Amino acid sequence: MTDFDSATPESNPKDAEYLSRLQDYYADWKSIPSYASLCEVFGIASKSWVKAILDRLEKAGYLERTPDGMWIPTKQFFARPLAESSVPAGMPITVSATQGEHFVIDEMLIDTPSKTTLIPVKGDSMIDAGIHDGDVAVVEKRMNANIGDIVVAIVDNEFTLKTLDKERGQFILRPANQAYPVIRPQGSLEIFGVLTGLIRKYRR
Amino acid sequence: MTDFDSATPESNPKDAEYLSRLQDYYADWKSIPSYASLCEVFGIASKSWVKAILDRLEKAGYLERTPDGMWIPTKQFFARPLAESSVPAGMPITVSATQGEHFVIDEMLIDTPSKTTLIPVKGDSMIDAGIHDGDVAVVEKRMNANIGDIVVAIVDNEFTLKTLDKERGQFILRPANQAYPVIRPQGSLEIFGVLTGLIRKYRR
DNA sequence: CATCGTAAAGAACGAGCGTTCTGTTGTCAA
DNA sequence: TTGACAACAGAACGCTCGTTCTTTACGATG
Repeated sequence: MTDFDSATPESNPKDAEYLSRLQDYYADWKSIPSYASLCEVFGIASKSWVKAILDRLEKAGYLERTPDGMWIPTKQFFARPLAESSVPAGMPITVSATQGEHFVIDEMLIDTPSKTTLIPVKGDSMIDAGIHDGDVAVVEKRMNANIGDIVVAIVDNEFTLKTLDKERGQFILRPANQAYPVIRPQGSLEIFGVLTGLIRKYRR
Repeated sequence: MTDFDSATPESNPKDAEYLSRLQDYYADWKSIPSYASLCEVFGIASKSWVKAILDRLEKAGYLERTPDGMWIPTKQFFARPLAESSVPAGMPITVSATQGEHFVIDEMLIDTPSKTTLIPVKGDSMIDAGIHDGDVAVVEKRMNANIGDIVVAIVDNEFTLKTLDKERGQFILRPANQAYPVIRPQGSLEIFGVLTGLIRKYRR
């Protein structure tokens, strides 16, 4: 009667659990399976109740349906909680650390997908800038850069990640490691792109 | 009879066209629809032929099937080679760009979304490990860790990002900065999670 | 002109799917 | 004790899906 659906999205702990199960499943399989399969995923025996759950997640903005009726995730589905208090902070922390704003990592790091590439970092010539061997550089392809930018330049037919600087009117490429020499290219300097982000994955 | 399927994946221009149509569709809808819908996507009238195409794309490594028989994309489905012209000789970099907008990076850094939190890093106590002030730590919440892991621990009601180590049978938290002291917690050590990734965004 | 292979169309079918409806259980308030 | 409601379980049904099989169109080959 009172046509308010009181089903709360994340205030409801059960639905939060179902959502996280679905998120983990999707991370594995990149698809949302049938209601029958979701029964196993959720630990539930009733298809109709699974549908009720997904309907609520849709209302809460975590799922959508295609014109064909297929369930698909939304941006909110992929968003990760951002802990409120930074690692070490001066404030005492309440356990509700996961109660903050959400965001999607890709959107944070990539403004223009068509111009952005990921390049694995090789070597430790930029280690003093906190860029390690094995890190992945997020690079926005363009030909101009500003002094102080970390750029991907092409020197002697090789990619090089260095800080762009100027010395006596000449552009130079400065490594962040005293063991490496400053590169002073004769003639023109070909810039491939500018470093806009960095990704590191720790082995587990 | 000769049971070799000669169907070539990308050497076949038709299949390449079908693949890119499917990639575009997936970028829009994040799902692979039914054969009937794919008929429209491909501009084809026959379901059986659509199945034949997907079977070939599977054999070529672009698609997989779940145990339930659902089609799902593979990593190769998302991969994109860098333009030949800009690849310098002698350096066989396999650069892959972000073709779809979502979860290329997300997927790389996050295995279990439900247990993963993002925490902004404050301070420079881990700077020798290449973790800077303002970086965002990707943390997988769990209570146990191994020696050598970089962990988020709770010390005196504060989050702390340190390397977990052991000294004379006692767990200690080691900073990566000589200006900071080693933390030797008396009694138990509460671990919030383990660092599994790091994100840095450069101002533009 | 016959044959063959490729690329597709189309029909036929049973299994499984999503949907709806009704039934069951547990909890809590009155 | 009763009633109400939330949280499921289970059945029933029509329709769509994936699969398989047969047929067609057509260019190349010989």
